[in-house]
Amino acid sequence: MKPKIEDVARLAGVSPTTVSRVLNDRGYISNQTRDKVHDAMTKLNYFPNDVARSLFTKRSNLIGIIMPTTTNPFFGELTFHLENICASLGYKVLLCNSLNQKDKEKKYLDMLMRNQVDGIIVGTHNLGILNYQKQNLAVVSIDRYLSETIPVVSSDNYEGGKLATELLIRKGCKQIVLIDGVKELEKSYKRREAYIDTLVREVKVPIIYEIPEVFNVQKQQEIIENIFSEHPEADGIFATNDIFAASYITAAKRHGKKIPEDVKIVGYDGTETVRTVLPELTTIRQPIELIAKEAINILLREIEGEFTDFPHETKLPISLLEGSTT
Amino acid sequence: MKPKIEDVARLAGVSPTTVSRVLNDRGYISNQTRDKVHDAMTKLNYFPNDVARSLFTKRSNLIGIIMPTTTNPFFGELTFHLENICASLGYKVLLCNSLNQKDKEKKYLDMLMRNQVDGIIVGTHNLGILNYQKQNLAVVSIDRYLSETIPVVSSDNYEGGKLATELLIRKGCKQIVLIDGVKELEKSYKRREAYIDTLVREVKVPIIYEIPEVFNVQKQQEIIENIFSEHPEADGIFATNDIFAASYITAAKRHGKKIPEDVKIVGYDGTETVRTVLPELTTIRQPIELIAKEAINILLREIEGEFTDFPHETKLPISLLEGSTT
DNA sequence: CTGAAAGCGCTTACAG
DNA sequence: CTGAAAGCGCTTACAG
Repeated sequence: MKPKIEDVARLAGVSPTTVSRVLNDRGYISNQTRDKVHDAMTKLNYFPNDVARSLFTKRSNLIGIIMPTTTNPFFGELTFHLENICASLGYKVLLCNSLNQKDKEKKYLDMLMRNQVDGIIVGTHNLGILNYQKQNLAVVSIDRYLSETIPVVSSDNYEGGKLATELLIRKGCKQIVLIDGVKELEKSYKRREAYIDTLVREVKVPIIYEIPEVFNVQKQQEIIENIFSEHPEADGIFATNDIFAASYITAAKRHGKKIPEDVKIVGYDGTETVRTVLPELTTIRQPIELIAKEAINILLREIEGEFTDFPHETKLPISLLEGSTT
Repeated sequence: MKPKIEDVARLAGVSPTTVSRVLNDRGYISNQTRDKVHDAMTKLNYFPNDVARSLFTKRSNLIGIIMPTTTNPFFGELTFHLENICASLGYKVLLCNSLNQKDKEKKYLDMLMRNQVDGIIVGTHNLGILNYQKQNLAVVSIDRYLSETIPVVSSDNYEGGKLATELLIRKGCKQIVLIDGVKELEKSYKRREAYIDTLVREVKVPIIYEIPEVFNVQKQQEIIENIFSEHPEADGIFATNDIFAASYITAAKRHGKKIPEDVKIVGYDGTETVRTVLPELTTIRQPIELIAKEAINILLREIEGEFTDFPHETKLPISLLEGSTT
């Protein structure tokens, strides 16, 4: 059996109270007692039971992270940073990959609540979460508008979309196509909005392809394929994530299009993986680590009960990485 | 305040015992009572506190997953599958990104023990874990030999290394270089062993470059750069992961080498991300989802106390994906 | 500086 | 079919 505080107390010849105090470095304890207790703990190979502790303190130090899937390099990298920062602050991470499926999100949310998480960071367009707002649960959203009261942290999507579109125009593209996710997701919307605004200002016509099931590779390829038959004249592509951009590049090569001579391409995200695997891709780089830091920063302030002065939107600066696809 | 069982009991006019029985569907309860309890639960928006439950049952239904980093597409994808399977079986995942750093691994391990995880899946060369074996904690390792008693699940690394090397030989490469991690990691070793065996059989000389800090991109690039000055004659590259392969490709292009004419390249892993972003890369594909399934399968058997008949090594079949880099 | 007692929110024998 | 009591392993007022 695992040793418990009582076992340590007995071996050290003190009360459980005293052991607990040593453990938490709380109140006055004589050095002699402290040493006795420490000795007993090492002898028994004791480590405290955080479940019991949480039950009493009502603080789990657990953060729930709900992402579509860590398979996607953006979310994989974001999850890494979130977890890493949490760990450095003494928080533990319960990971949830919802694949953006509503039923899964609901189940995960229930699970997180039952496990008494102190807060949740959401990277999905999870609306079920609104039902839990009344429990005044601390929540921060990455890149998605969920409600008036849930803070959103994101890259400056409008600026990113503007930069990407302007670059393509500057490079002489006449017909610029947007490859985007579906419109309901707020993040896509701002990038798209900037694309449309910028094109319209130049008296150009927006052409938008929507990829509904972001994590269905085949579907994605089918839709991209349509661009070549429906808009063979397209000479500029702004993809709202690098995976879309890469898929387009593959298809373009198959169609004998030269990059960047025949068609120029800009992606979005600029993850470490894509920068290593496809360094030639011009892309808008998100400050992923910074996004993670800000999100946790705000979440912790919510947890500490400062439901006051944090901003509803936090837009972090993006940067343009120019490769050879433009 | 969050409602508790007692609140539900009071509202339903029954005892806490009865509510607990309804909750767990345990023992006999009249339908009428069950309905009353359910009504009260919805009225109060009650959900059970798993922390309290765990304390009593001594089952947390928590699985700890220790990976180097989900930033890496292989581990990001593996983590996704592991978590997904866990969720479908009612287990929750505590995520740890250790970056292969010993001090972090030790801290994570402590944390997992304190949180009473039912089992741990390790994707790092975490040796500190051996100290916990006495606690007879359920552990499964992915790809790394940790001890005689810890089951290892991996792709068939030797076969993969053999396939890769043989392909390069068959394609006419005279001087084949291996880009590998450091030798201590068992996984690398088998792939390397196969590379060496296969070359020696053909009376060729192995040339091995070791990349010590796998997650330090710059260091990685420096070492790869050396290949061009030290072995300009190299016309075949077997990289033990796709990221190394991609880094080499980038460098080769910079050096004006044509692929596959001047140099042929085979990677390892074949993650979804790399297959999408760099589909031209020839690689050995690991059955990542299968690895996840097997690992959890074995872990659950350990947890259920069947410390009997599971194999120490489980090697899952790899497959060769031929792109245009060979 | 140290200890006895109560309680965190559950579940499970044990009675009835 | 239902309830009172004890206990999971901890922590924290409250005494002393």
